[in-house]
Amino acid sequence: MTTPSLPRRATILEVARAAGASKTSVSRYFGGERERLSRELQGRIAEAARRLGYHPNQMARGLKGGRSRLIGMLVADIRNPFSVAVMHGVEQACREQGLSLLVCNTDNDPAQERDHLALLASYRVEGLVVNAAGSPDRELQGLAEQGIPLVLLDRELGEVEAEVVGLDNARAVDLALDHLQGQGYRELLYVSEPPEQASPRQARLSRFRQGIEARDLAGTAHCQPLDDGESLQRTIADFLARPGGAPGALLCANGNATLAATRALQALGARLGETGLLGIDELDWCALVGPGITTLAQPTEAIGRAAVECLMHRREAGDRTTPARRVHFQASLIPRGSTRR
Amino acid sequence: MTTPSLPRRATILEVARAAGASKTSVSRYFGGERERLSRELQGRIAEAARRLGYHPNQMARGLKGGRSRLIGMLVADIRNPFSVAVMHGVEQACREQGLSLLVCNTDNDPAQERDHLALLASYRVEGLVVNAAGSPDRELQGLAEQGIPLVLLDRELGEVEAEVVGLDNARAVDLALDHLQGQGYRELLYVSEPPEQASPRQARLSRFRQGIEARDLAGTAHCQPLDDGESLQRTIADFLARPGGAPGALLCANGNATLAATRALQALGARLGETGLLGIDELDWCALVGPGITTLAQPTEAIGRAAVECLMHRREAGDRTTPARRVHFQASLIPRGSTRR
DNA sequence: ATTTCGGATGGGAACGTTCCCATCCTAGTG
DNA sequence: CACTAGGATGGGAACGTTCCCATCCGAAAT
Repeated sequence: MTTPSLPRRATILEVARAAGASKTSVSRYFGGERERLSRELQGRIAEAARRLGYHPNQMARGLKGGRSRLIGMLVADIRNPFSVAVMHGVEQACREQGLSLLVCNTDNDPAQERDHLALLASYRVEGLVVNAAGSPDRELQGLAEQGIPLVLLDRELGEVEAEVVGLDNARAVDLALDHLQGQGYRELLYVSEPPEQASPRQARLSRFRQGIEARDLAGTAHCQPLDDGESLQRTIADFLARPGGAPGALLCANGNATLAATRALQALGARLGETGLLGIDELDWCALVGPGITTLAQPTEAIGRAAVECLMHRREAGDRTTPARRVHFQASLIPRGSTRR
Repeated sequence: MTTPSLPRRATILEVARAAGASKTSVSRYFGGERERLSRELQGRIAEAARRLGYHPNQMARGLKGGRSRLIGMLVADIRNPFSVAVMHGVEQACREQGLSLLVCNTDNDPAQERDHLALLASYRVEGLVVNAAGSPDRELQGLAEQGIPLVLLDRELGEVEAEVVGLDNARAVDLALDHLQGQGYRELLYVSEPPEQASPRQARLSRFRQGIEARDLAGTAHCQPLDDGESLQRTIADFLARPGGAPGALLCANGNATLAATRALQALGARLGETGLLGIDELDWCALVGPGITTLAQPTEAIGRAAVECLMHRREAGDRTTPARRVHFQASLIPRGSTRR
């Protein structure tokens, strides 16, 4: 029996001994200062480390140097494909920088947001990408003051010193309205989840209101939770049965809304195109339903990468000198049958 | 100016001093041993901690006690809704246990799998949920030997001492075949990505082959990368044009395959139902396409939770005494129009 | 009154790193 | 040849915890 009962992980000291070197040298070897070591010593250390199966303990590392090599990300809803897509961008950018990503999903629950924020802080993350539903302003404020670089996804936060990365919501809604108008739709129904707080939902909604005004279109907004299709379906039924009969279209504020609206339209037996449908956020299946659903695609990967970029930028550029930046991306329209009459 | 230039985070010692207590007591307070402290002392510590904005440093914690409170998860493809759903289950279970989740996406790249595995190990995760595309057997072996509890999602691994949680693939395929046969389809086309390695794809494919044999059905399998629909579309075109004209159906091995197959069918102008379509994995949009796509739903949340349960179980039950368990879940059929003739 | 016990508290040694300072050596310089 | 510069290496003190041992005290038992 050669297997020890509990093969503790090798430490830097053991490697040092095995290699006939000092722990300092081993530390240098693994800490990216190899070139300071003689070829020969490098060889001995590599050999010993390999033999002992040594991997540096990040916990200890993080403790001493304050470098956790960790980026935290707060995701409001991990099952939202948009969030995941952005997360994918964040993750890739992190990897390129040699960082790891600690992801916390909050299921849109403010209490969890608070908890997870505290948690991420306790791991001494070197940066934080926040996509929150609620308004953990106080907590974020605190973290920002502790010098943790912060990036807010898609969401401005009055007081907090943080970068903001997201879609240019106003232009996106304009794009949508122009397209719908161009296709001859005259009455619009805007479908959104409740736009509480400073979320992009608010920006989109208010631009919608401005937009129909400016374009001389008719429009109403349905802003209710989408949990049960009930309420939405009723609203849409009313919309379909409205008097006058000018061509009408639905504009959905995000992927969830598009999904719910599509379900409702189908349940009501409406024909896509005849009744227009345009969704913000491109999804796998939009091309497959009926004649295809027209969408406004966000550059999700780019948004994610930009977030990490901001983080790094801020960390290097001496924390608090530069004012917070705002990076806005443009959506692109993917026209399909659902807005062709 | 009251703001210090760099407000370092408070340490346990500072809290102790401020509260007129010892660091041991503060440690106890935050380490879940509050009841050992007198009411009065608890109050003082709480007050001091609040005032100083103290949060325990998990890095230091993890270092001393070996308790990182971290669970690692390796995800083969984070943009796959199935993986995300499982992840959501894992995440919830973790939270209930007071654990955090360190997620690594590998984009199906074996090299990244290796890297990320090493990374997770270096954070001294207390457990590992692995959903890998490749075969990082050696690495996993190593981790298992170091006593890190391991759960493999959906994937058996010969030598490694690890729990396995996943779908009962054989029964799932049986269920699918029974349904298709019952609906009168006689010739089947199985659509899958290449079933390399020990993935569930293999189990499903081989059961498919056994199954058509046993049921006296005709069937072929298309196992190619789905990147470009090209090849799949050709295969499907041939399938639709096959001589004899017995009713035929497609069986898709997973969500990606279902998506690709649906695209191809639509491009070819096939009518769903007339040509059957059944997909493993339930997706948001399956009810919306054409007459609805019949699917086999996996209990994703349950799978995720079970994974964490196994982890905890193993950690408590003195690591290596009990043999690895295998937990298999049953899929449930959701019949829709795509398998109604 | 003495002993014993147990609950509340505190001191200090780890944990595995990094990093500031040596120290040692070799080669270049005057 | 004495002196120095600088590259290679190593020793040891942090980093912020946890946890093993005290220590201290009042109450119960003798």
